[in-house]
Amino acid sequence: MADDSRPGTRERILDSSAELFRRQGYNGTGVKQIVAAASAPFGSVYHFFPGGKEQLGAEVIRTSGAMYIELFAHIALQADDPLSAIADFFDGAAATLTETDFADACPIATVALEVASTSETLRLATAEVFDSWIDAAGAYLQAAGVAPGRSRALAVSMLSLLEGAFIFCRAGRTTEPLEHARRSAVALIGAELPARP
Amino acid sequence: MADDSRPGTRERILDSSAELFRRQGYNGTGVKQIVAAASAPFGSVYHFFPGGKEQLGAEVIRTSGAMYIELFAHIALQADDPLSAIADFFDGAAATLTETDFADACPIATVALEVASTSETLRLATAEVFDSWIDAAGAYLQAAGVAPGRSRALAVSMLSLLEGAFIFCRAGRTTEPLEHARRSAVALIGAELPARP
DNA sequence: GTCTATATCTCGATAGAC
DNA sequence: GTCTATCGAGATATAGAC
Repeated sequence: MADDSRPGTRERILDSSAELFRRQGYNGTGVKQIVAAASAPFGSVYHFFPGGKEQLGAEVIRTSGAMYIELFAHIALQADDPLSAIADFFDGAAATLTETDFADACPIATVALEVASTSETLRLATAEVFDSWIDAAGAYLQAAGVAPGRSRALAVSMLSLLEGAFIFCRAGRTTEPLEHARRSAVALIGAELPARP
Repeated sequence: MADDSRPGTRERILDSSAELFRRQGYNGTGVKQIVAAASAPFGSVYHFFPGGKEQLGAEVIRTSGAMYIELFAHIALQADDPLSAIADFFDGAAATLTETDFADACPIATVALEVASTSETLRLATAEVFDSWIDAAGAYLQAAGVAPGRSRALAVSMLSLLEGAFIFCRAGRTTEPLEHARRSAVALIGAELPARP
């Protein structure tokens, strides 16, 4: 009888790849390192991903992107109001950074910058994910009361603050930039929210 | 008689490396590619940089970082006021992005994310550069009238907006995020500047 | 100092036994 | 589907002729 509690080989490869790409980037991670981390045979990568490393990368980008939206949704559900939800998300990101010794920030930013000018397939995958984030954040802000014509611009600015702060945090091994970014994001969005009762 | 107008081998290696690291990252750029772009013999890299690729990387990070500060200083000198200087810098970054087919954004961000958890030597170089940027931007904002206790936080937020927008611009091949980030940066800083006559 | 040839290693990918 | 052996190409780095 099979051990259904243990993820299948394909899923383990996906999970290990996501973690390694997030921390070391795409070019800095070898297929051999991936299969070692996943405790999978080398050939399985090419069995499950006939397109090789690039196909694996594209799939990791998309699944990681979807998971990150769900993480925000999860935090937003528990918050009292939209501004607190945003602050909580920034705080959660800072906590993750500290817990992982500043390894885990954005799941796809490193890869996005690496492939932007070198792999059209992977660039498109990152573009789609970022678009989905901006759409989701924009819809969330609009539901919170931001004017429809301003929601997308604010979503982009909020996510830019997050992504930019991630770079400084990882380089300097400090969560201070994320705290400044959080405060600015809240100020920026708070200024375009209808006054609360 | 030597041709003094042509940069020396060492400088050509540094310049080519800076351009390639900026566009493809550190791991995505090979030493062979660098010497080919610099029209330099392979051995020269190890002659001028005995520490190999890592020493070359560290030097590129520091010189690129210093040049980027000078670029901002140059733009700031020509602007009428601080808020225009900031807007001009964002606009210039967008123009560079368009001119280079979305290849040239931040000179060190890709490398910074790649090496943050894999090379302490290079991570420290990126941290020093980012610190110098934050210090310079903070001093500039303070001179413009921002309260001393707020200048660093605003500098970090402004640079985060820039860096984050760069990621989205390169991934999506559009300068739209940079325009939203510019507007947000101006709003954020304008709100903490003393009213103008 | 310049340049080439090469050593050594690791990469992504494939073939084929089981 | 699992796993190993191996391929050819590319990587970084070094040795040594000029």
